[in-house]
Amino acid sequence: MSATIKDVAREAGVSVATVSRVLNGTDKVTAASTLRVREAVEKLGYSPNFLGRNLRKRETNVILVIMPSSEHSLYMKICAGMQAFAQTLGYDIITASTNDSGDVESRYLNMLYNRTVDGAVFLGTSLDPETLNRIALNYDIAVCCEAVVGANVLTVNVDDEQAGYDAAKALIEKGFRRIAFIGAQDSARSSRMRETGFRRALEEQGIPLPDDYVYKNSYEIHNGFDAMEKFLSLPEPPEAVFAVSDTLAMAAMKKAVEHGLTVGKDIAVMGFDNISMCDLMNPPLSTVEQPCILMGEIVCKKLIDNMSSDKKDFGIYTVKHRVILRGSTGD
Amino acid sequence: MSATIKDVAREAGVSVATVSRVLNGTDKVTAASTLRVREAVEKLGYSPNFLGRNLRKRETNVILVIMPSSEHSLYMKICAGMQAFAQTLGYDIITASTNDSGDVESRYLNMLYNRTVDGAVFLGTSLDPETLNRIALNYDIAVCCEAVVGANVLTVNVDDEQAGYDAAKALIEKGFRRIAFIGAQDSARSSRMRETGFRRALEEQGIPLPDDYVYKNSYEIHNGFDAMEKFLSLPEPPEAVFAVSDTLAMAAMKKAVEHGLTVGKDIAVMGFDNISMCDLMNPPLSTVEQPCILMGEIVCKKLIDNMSSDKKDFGIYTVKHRVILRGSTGD
DNA sequence: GTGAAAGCGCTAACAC
DNA sequence: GTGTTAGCGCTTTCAC
Repeated sequence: MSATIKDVAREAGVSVATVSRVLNGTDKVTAASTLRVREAVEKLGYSPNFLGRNLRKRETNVILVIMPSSEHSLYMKICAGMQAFAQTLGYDIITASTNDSGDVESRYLNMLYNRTVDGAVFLGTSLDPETLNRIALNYDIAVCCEAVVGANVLTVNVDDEQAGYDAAKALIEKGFRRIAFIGAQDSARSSRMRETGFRRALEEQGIPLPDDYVYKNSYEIHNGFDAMEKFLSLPEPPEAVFAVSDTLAMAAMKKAVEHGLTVGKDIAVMGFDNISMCDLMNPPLSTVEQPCILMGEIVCKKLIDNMSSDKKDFGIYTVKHRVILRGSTGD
Repeated sequence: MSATIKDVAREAGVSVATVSRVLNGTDKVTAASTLRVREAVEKLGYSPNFLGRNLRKRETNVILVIMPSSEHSLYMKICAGMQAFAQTLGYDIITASTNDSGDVESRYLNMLYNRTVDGAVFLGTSLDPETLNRIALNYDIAVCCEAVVGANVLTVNVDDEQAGYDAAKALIEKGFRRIAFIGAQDSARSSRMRETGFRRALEEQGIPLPDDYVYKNSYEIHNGFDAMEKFLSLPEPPEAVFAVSDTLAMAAMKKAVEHGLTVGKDIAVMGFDNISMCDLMNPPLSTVEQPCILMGEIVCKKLIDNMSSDKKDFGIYTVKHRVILRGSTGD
């Protein structure tokens, strides 16, 4: 078994208190003792047991990111942003994927309850606002990307409604009038809000949105296929399609190509997120960028602030999205 | 502050031992006591502090996955596989990304040393075999995907050499003779082995591989662009290209299209991994599939076996790859 | 500047 | 079946 602080103390001929002081630099220790401790640590290959330390200090300096799916590169980028910031303050970021299962989410939530981690960030959650509020009372949590309506919890996201509006506006300005929408499940607030904004833009210009032009199901890829398949079977297929995620948009593109259409010419497609694959598509996919690195940094900073303060910030921080036009919309 | 086991004991009018027994089901407790404890737990909103429990039990039931990059969907699928298995045994999987930094890797490695986690799986590592061996002596670790030569550590991967061979063979059998190779850095053993296999297949058929047909740099996307750019500027450009990752292959495809070529007709492209985006490409990308879910399950099982055994299994487990032919090779 | 000792929250050995 | 208690490894007061 590995050495303990006691072993080091014995080896160095000092007390455990002194070893602790040397290791943490919390107090003045003579150069001689310091040296002896360092040598003992080296010799024994000692590494402090954090279970002991954390138990005593009642903190772990670890933040858990809970996400519905780990195969969404947007989430990963947010984590990267969090990590970049967390590192500067000595915090570690770990991640866990629930695979859209509430049960699994609860399992990981336990890590918060049982003090395995100091705080948690939800990149989308199946928890209802009341539960979230209750948790936020006793633990440090934050929500990123996917705001929860009615939850009074630290939140960082883009203005999804406005982003949906801007996406539609961009398509309208390119002269399209028959514009279709591919959304996720209505339970996903982000998707719903983007739809709301999308509809607002169309209404503003007096452009109708037939029910046939709206396909909503989930973020799973095949829905992009199904949506486009349905759109293209209409007597009057759309000239442009806006999807609430890049992967849905890519699937839609693919299906359009299978139908012999040239994307960017015969039909325009716009996605959401700006994942790195957008540039690799043929043509490259137009999209609405979420500044994920920045979002990660902000949510991490605010959460850590909260952890060390007794007056919690439950604010909602909105960061700027950006419409990016590429070949898939004829640019 | 949250309630402790003491609070529950007081509230229920029993000893802490009894509370512990009820919570862990380790011993017989009367129905009456059980009920009282459960009620007290409920009333106080008690959740056991795992720092205390883990310190005492000297285990955390958490496995850490350390990966160089979190933006590789292959890694995420392996994690999914691990999680699926781990869950059945009451283990949690958490992940950490080093962003290819040895320093960050060390930071996370500390979680192993300081007992924050029971074991670690490396999805690629910058550690040398000696270090790895030394760690394996005292801690439970495993390597997945990216074997480390000379490391005597539990390892799960595909036969990269054979996979490279099979990929080349498939291209040769389709009649191509001018076949180029896009690899990662030579320090990545998987890339190197795939190259070795690739070369073996060509040699076997007496097909030459000019130096110009080999481009090696890193897994970053732009190298796919650069590679294809270079290939297409040759007096005799290749008829087919094999890349050691799907993203590199996708970037290469993209560049070929920019040069006015039709992928699958004017030039064939084959990737590696079979990430879900392959199917969304136009044309869909041929590739060599790694059974990542299976790999995750195996590595997780073997690692947990090791954790509860004093005779460690440091074996190398090789799982079957599979060549998948799609439109990008004219299929 | 240093050591002794208390105690973080929990489990498990032991006694009853 | 239940309570008492030692102790997991650490930090931190309090004396000196």
